[in-house]
Amino acid sequence: MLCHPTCLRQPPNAGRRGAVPDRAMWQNRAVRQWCRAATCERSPSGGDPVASLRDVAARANVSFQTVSKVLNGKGAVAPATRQRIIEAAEDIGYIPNALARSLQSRSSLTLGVITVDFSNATPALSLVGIEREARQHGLSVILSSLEPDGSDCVRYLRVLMERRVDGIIMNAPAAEEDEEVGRLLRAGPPAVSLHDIAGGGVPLVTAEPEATAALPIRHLIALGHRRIGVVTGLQQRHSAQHRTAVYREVLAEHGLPYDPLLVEDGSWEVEGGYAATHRLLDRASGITAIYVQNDLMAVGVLNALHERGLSVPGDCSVVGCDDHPVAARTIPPLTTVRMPFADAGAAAVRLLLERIASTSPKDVVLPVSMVYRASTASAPASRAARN
Amino acid sequence: MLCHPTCLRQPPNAGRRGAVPDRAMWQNRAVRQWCRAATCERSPSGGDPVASLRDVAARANVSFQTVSKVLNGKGAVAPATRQRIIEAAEDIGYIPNALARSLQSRSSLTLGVITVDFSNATPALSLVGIEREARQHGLSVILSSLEPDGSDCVRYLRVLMERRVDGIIMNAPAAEEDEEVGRLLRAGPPAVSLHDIAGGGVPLVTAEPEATAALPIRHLIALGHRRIGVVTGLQQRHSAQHRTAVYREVLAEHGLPYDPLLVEDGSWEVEGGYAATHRLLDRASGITAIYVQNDLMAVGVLNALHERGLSVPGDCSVVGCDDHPVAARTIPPLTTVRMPFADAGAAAVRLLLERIASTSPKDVVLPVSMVYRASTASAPASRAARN
DNA sequence: CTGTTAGCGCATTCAC
DNA sequence: GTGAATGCGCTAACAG
Repeated sequence: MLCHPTCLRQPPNAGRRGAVPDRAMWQNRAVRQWCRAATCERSPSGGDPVASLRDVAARANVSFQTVSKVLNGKGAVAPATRQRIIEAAEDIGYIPNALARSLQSRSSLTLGVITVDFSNATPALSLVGIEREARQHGLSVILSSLEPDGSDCVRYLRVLMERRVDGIIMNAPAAEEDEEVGRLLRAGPPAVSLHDIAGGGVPLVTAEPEATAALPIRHLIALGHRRIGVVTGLQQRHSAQHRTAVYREVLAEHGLPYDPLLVEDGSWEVEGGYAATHRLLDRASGITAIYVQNDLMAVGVLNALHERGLSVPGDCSVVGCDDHPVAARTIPPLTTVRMPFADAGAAAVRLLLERIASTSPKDVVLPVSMVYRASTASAPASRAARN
Repeated sequence: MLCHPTCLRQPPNAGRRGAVPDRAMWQNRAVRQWCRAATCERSPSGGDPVASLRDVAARANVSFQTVSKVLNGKGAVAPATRQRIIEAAEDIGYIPNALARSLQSRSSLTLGVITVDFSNATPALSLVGIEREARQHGLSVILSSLEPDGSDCVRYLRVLMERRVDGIIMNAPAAEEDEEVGRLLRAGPPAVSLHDIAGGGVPLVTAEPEATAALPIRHLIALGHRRIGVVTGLQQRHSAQHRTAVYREVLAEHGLPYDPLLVEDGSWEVEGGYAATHRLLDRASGITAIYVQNDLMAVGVLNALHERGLSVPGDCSVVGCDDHPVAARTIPPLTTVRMPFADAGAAAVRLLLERIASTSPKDVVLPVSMVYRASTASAPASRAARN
């Protein structure tokens, strides 16, 4: 029931192909021949004339509607005719035109994704999850990636609407405050998002926001750390803001003071983490642990610490976030929070399918978990690390 | 002239929108209202009835053909009529149907990409480059990513053909030996590839294959290293094979022997690099440098070396490949070869556009360059590292 | 069982 | 200047 409406007549996960035996038969050969429609004399101007239903019909001496029936396994057709048609389709190298089909069926079997630049592993993982899940439901993915400033999101939304996508998945933190985007997503085709949408009204897939920050902070506090530095992601982003807020709350829960001097923006990037760490240690003393809001920045943090001759975790513990593939082999291997990026992508597709099925589904919250490795240890006896 | 045929009437980089003033005028408002076609009484069964040219026409008291003209800035239309039509389009929230347009124009302004799983940064970078360049040419990207085994590439090709993409970009090393894929790409819609295609006949975009391996090896030899270990990518891949072959050649050029014991498969992954290094050092002695065929594996290599108490570059130098974002902040920062992934993606799109313009264009070869950082140094005086 | 009639939404050609 | 006719390739409903 998670399947796209127009898929419903077919077995799940079969997409559009393979479901109908006849179709499976002819398409294997057909696919090898793109425009070998030699029997197709009508060649409108320049472009490759690709075989159409009519061409198949002509070759099989039937009307093209009958061909349509056979190739879609719909109405009843005489076995002999059916056979002729299938052979004709194979011979001619017929490949159905999804555009025309969509025009008629009012469903493009296509899903639009608007994503933050995915050079970084984490959005890429979500995208991989989306694409895989979509594919398994027989949906194609149209990809639009945003420039860092997140402007022209509205333009891409429009393109997706023009292409009549059946649904939209947003993975664009840069657009989370854009009211116009919010309006469009509420008024346009069904949508779900991996990040907040201004004005709400769009189903969300998130990873336990509280735990994501609370787990690592509690871990550090349990190890005896009292002055915990924070290297944040872009501070405009809700997720970064929220994680920092949770950091404050957990500190408060344990009766620890909040010191704004301990918080620095690392902008999600390796170099940002590196620079933020130096700034942090230059101006604040007594830091024995650093909470880094993603693993990429943590790589920079480890490097900066190393440059300063501080050992990890001896002098300073480090906790990351994401469980990026490199986290397992940094020096030392990074204690971090495992985030379910690929799962979130897949969940988003399923949620979108529910949304398309006209219900107004509930948000999905995915669990996160700690991965304990070697970058964290008890706070050093002397409470002030040398820095 | 690098622009897609159907773009030619419009200024480059304008895509389909913004080129025609009139169009720019009405689409701003129109985009805010998806199915607000309240004036549209015909509601065929269930789906959202979206406003069409006819609806706009009805509201403006003209024929829909005239609306088409105005909205595309084609034929001459009376200013008053034009104005009425534009307002009607705005009011009604008209959004053109790209499917119908493509059906008619025989060009979907769409480009299919078949890519290896892009969880890793390098294929993701190429994809980002492709998407950005495509977008700037007004083309949408349909994304299909392959499972690691690279099977069912043929299936995805077929889907792209059904969707009548204007061209295909392959970034699928896993399919480089697949004859069927080669045949399809030669017979089907215009295609270019970032990796070899079985049987050739498809324009290629590559990064100087010789230099990619020769540069780092020469660097190490110049530093006095004579026993240079190699951690390769998946050895089935042409690129891995070729880099290893070049390694041999450069060795030979310098009169150094080739020792197969010095070569280990790291399968492109962090953990692979880690494991390969341990295997290498367990069985071969005297290694003072390791050539790693990508930076991700190099992270694992550095970790393994560190585990064994070997200092980098004191005991053992390490050279990577790619200039992955983390390479600048590994411990120590990694000397590596900078690969132009994003550029390659962009170049592939431009090459594809040439290819579509019916010429049979030449392959593109992009330059690579060394990035010298701290992981390489002169070979230690005692020729055998302790391991 | 098969072919006919009717669109889907749009662009193009040609009358008026 | 404008609209009527035609067709893109396909699916759906009904007629024969």
